[in-house]
Amino acid sequence: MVRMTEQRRVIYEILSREAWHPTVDELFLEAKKSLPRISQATVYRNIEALIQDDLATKIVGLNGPARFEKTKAPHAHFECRSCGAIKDIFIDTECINSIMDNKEIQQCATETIVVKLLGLCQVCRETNI
Amino acid sequence: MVRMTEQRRVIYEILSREAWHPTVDELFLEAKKSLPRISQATVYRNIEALIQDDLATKIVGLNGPARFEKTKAPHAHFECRSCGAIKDIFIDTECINSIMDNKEIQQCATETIVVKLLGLCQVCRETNI
DNA sequence: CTTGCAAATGATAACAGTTATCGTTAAGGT
DNA sequence: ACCTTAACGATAACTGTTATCATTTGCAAG
Repeated sequence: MVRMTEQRRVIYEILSREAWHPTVDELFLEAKKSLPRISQATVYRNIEALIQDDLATKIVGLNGPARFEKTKAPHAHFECRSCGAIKDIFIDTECINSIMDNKEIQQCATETIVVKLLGLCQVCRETNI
Repeated sequence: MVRMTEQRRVIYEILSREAWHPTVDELFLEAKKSLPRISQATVYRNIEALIQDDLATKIVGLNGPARFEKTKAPHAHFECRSCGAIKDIFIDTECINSIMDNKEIQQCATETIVVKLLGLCQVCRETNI
């Protein structure tokens, strides 16, 4: 049976911060502030459990470690191809619906749609020139 | 200066097969059939070079190794959340355009849009029940 | 030709991110 | 208070990828 432990509660609370798409390392460092003895393995385990319960979502980028976010209403992600930062983009539900209105997609038993925009974030545009 | 070597030519030829989204391992095993002495490092190097030349595209899944495809007209991918298999989905250009018609996206200097559908492929649906 | 040079290769070590293992801790029920 | 068992912390093992380096290859100038 699954317990809502202090560790999981803390990880979920960190994940719930706005505009925050932390990696496991970032979650770990944040969690240590309130739970100094927490292990990185615990972060991996609990983020996985939160995903199973559909409270968290995994975001994979082209490079680097996975990022995570609190599960929320469907939206898109802008991913910086240089630093990997993620920014939420709220796109019109109409757009999603029009994509899903496709015979091939419906035949495939699609459960989730992921829309990602790739480019250079403003920070990298300003520093990398 | 960059040479179009025999190894790169073979890797690109393998990548060009229809409905084929191989991993580095799969490319390596295929390439060995015509170049028995090829090294896995060469596959990594050449796939990277093909990506730089925009002849190949990297596809990252939720788990497992990256997959690759020959660069072609914009399309979507169906990804099986169980086996990681990729299937090309040809969606209406209208849908892409309607997503890109978004102030936030345009401000972000978006270069590429990736649309992914997640679900269980037919093989996994039939075997994993 | 053959010599010289730069780029690419093959082999393999190193690295990063993640998952598995295992002995210990602690929460919740009886 | 005790018992059971899920979860924990520490760390080893594993997987996918990148870096290193000595060797080979292909082109070009002599």
